Amino acid sequence: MDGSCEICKNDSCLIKKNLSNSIVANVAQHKKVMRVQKNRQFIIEGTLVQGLFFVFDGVTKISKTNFNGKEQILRFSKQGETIGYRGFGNSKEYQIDAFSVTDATLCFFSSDRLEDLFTNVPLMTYDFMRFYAEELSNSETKVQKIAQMTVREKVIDSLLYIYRKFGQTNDFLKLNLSRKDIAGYAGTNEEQVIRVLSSLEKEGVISKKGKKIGLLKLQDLKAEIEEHNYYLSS
DNA sequence: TCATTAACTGTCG
DNA sequence: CGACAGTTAATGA
Repeated sequence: MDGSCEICKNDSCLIKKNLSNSIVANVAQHKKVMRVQKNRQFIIEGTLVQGLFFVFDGVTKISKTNFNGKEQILRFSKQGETIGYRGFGNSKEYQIDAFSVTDATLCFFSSDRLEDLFTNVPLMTYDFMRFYAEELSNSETKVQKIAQMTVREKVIDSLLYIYRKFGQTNDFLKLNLSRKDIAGYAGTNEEQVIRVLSSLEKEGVISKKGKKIGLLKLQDLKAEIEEHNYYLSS
């Protein structure tokens, strides 16, 4: 409940990982912990960067609105992950919108305190650098996927992404997204997602129950986009 | 239970 | 394939 770094179990959190360093521990004392209800926006693109958010628990989505007013979801973030990092440093404004997808607890670190860490704690700074590099690579891959895959492939790719990141229990994906959010991530619209999901269900490779989706034949789903993955990674 | 939202279907450009 | 209209199912006040 209190959300302090000491009791936090997210070992992948870049702050938590470096908590043994006294400078980090001191800054962690001054973080702000906030609870947000589901579907609340907590970062608005274009507003002044005041710091970074870390997800303590819950799921959030990071998106950009393009010129048509259409929402492109860049990624979903879960516990331990950092949000708002691209606005950190050279650019003064956030480059993305961020919303909670479920009820969530967020840890907020102000920019000036983080600056202090980056200049004084090389190990943590190195962790951040690796994180940035990874994210850059992911976003480049995503741009290619959206440009080159068919709608059906993009929906399958999105389902596999949710599966990889959030897992599945009792034959249903742990994270339940609206069709609209799946569309936003896949880079298509809600109706197309519904159509692809219906076909996949008919083919017996997935199951549906309300908004819950279960992946039944993982190999078949993977096989269908494998060709494209191969191309993208070459 | 009723009203609102989300899921789904058909059609057209 | 995306946009729009219309219908049905689910949700929640």
